[in-house]
Amino acid sequence: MAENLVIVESPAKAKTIEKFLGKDFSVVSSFGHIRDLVKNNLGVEVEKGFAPVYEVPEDKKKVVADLRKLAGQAKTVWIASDEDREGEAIAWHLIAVLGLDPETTRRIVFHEITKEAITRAVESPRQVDMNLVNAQQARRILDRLVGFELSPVLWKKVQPSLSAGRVQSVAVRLLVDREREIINFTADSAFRVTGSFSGKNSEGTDVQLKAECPKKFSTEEEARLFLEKCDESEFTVDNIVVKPGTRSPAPPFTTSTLQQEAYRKLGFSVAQTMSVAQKLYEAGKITYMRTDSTNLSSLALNTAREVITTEYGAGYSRTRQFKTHSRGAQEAHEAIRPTYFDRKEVPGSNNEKKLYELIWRRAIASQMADARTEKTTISIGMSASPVSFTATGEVILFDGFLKIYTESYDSNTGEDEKAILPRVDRGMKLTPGTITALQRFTTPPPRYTEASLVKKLEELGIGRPSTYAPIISTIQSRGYVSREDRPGEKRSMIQLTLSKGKVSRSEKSEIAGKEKSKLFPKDIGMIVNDFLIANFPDILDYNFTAEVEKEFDEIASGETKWDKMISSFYGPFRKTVDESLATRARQTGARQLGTDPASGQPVSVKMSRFGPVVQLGEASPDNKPRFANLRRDQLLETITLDEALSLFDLPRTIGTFENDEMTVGVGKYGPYVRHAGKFYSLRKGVDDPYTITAERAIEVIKEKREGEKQKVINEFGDIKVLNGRYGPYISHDNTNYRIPKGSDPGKLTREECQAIIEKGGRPKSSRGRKKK
DNA sequence: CAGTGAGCGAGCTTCCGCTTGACTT
Repeated sequence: MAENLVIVESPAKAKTIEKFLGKDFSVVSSFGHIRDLVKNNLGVEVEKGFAPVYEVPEDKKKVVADLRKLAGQAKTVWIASDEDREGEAIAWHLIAVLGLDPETTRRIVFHEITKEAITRAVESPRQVDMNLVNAQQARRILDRLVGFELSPVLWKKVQPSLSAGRVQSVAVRLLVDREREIINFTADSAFRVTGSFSGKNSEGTDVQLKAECPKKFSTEEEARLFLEKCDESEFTVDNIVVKPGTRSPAPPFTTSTLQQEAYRKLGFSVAQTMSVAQKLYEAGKITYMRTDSTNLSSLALNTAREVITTEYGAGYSRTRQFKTHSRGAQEAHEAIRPTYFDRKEVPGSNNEKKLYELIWRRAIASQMADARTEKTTISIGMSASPVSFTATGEVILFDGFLKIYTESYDSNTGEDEKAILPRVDRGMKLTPGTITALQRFTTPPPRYTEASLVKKLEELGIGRPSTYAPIISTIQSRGYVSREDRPGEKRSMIQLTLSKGKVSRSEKSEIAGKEKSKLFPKDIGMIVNDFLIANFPDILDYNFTAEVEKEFDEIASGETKWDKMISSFYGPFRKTVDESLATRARQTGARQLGTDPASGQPVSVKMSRFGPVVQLGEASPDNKPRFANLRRDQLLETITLDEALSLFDLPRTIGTFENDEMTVGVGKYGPYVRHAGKFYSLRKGVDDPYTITAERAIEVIKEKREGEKQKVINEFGDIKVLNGRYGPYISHDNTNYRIPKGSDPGKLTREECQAIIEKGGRPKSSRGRKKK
């Protein structure tokens, strides 16, 4: 039995550290927090000075029992949880729950996982810092009070099972505010003039170049006048400016930047990035993936330098330490980097390989030299107008870090390809080729993606690396927002072309408003958001977290007592809660749209128990109103009378097939064709229930029948061997059974299936068991 | 699997941050 027991937060970390410490030390993990506020009620005794009521959650009981046993056998217990608020609290909870002696239990911290850092930490143990622990308790209690007092208000005033909290409610607000900016946006247009020019330079070479006019023309008339001026004009190279520039690499990844780049470069969702990164971490290939620090250990800096020098030469190496500047950063870990820089690739799944390579490139690039560029701007003057054209080009003189990494950006306004410009001389005459003026529309601010929302939250200091992915998932599972695509709409643009002394007019078209995998606020999210802002503006303020963080810092430094801080928050807060409960009406987002011209009945929209609906007619003892669901892409706030009325056009009958009627409608699972009592889903983005023809509907039915045939591998009466999403399985009596490894599903006999059902094939799931 | 849309009332829902699996039809 080892004399020393070291407790860390993560099992993967425990494994690494054990190697450094030798056999007198046994290193185990607490798997994060081991104790929390009770689950089923407030868990804070408000009357007793906000005393927290803690318990060990069910799924941590075994961890605690194991730790208690090990601690009892050890001579000295060392607690090496992270050096931040949460880590300090974990240490304190461990001492309390394991019944350790606070005097003799040694609290240690290390900033990097190296033998030196760990040895140094062991040489300078301290005791638990109660101020820091109290800052964590204040954070925990405040979040519980806000969440568990606000949510019930929503259950009464909006809908059951909704939730509100310091973090999630502000995340939803960001999306709702942005959506309203988009709703209120009106596109403006202006004409952008570009032209191609040719000439002969002093070396006698023919050169061609494209240039753009920095001045935009707001009307077609102005653009036309300008093109006419161009026609009368002579063009001369007025000026050539060559400017040297540098570009520097981005810092190595934090959780937030990793999520952003993995989304942009690899198309990973935030959750997917974290789960792939977790695998790499557990396999020892990368450092910890939940971090807000851009710091690299001195060991990392040294090995990166070696790798860069051998691979690319000393000129490409430049050792840098990046300062973390995100708000509220706690920096308990290093930046995310490869454990061993000399491994450019790792074995594993495709996604693991891709994410690893991205991490490797980013970390290595961060230790590489700046790129040196040369930017050239040529201005072309006109004899008939004071306006000029400019051509810009950029050449990379030394690639530096660009050799292996270029950061991506969210905006799709992306700068134009910067080409290399041909050699021209000042005063050189240019002959215009074609000059065009194209109408360009301004675009509304972009909707958030999962990754850009994380970026924004981090900027505001809201949420932590361990919670970004869960936040995104919570606001979606509550129905506040949803990740969707939009096909966009065709829009035409006017183009004027000056060619051979004549201006001609044509129309071009572009797709505007196309969206792919963006976060859209839903009606319920907007209703909840508006209600919360009206009643709890302080908590919904974008700066609320930053302000309470300041107070938590004061608690951590001993300037403020935690219960005083909580008490001064809770008093006014609780009063507002009670007032809203007493005075506020139920929120349904109801809007009157007008009257139906056909029936003269009033048309309105509102949030019903089952989602947003349009209602035709008032409810009265002798009139039952008609209802129709809004479509996914419609909002209570913006739907028009015509759009609402057309929702009553479904379901509609479109013809007959095999002597049965076909009707189309939109159901719980989207648009469908119903035929002979069976439902066939319409293809997303292909078929529209309002316009689909009988011919196409018959195709849909036949396609589905074909698919069903492939689904059935074998059938023995009530026992079926089927192909499912997770591979072949056996279905019997509404229950599914796993097929043991090594058997060929196509060759299973009835007897073999029977045997699997009876013994080995433990039921994997049954349809009736779906949770409510 | 492709409905429902009123109202009653019991009993339930809910927060944020720290960590991994279990399990998927």
